[in-house]
Amino acid sequence: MLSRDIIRRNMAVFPIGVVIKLTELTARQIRYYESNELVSPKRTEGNQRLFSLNDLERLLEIKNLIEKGFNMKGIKQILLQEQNDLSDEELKMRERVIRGTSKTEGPLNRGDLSRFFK
DNA sequence: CTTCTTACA
DNA sequence: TGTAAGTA
Repeated sequence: MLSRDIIRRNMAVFPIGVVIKLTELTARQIRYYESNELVSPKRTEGNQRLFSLNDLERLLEIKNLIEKGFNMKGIKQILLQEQNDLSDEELKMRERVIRGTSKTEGPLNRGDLSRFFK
């Protein structure tokens, strides 16, 4: 409701060093997740990463999912689903899975099911 | 000193 | 994932 809050949550101001301490993730992991488009921190003129509060929460979410055994592809799908609020897509996908009726997408390969099973 | 990219174990 | 190397 208050656009000011949205602005604050989205303004990138934390350097990776702060993110490392707040999330308990290593720089390697954070950069790796970024390479897989799980997070998109802004950059300074000197190419330094700057994370927002939303990025922080996103990374914590990713951390939990990793601990639950999900891979990059699975996490990406889960994150996308949270954004689009598509709580219905999963039901359709489940049916498609139990009954190989994937006429539109073709065969599912390893990873596509990673968000249903861990 | 902190961060970045690339590459190798 | 960890880490070494060479920068910015």
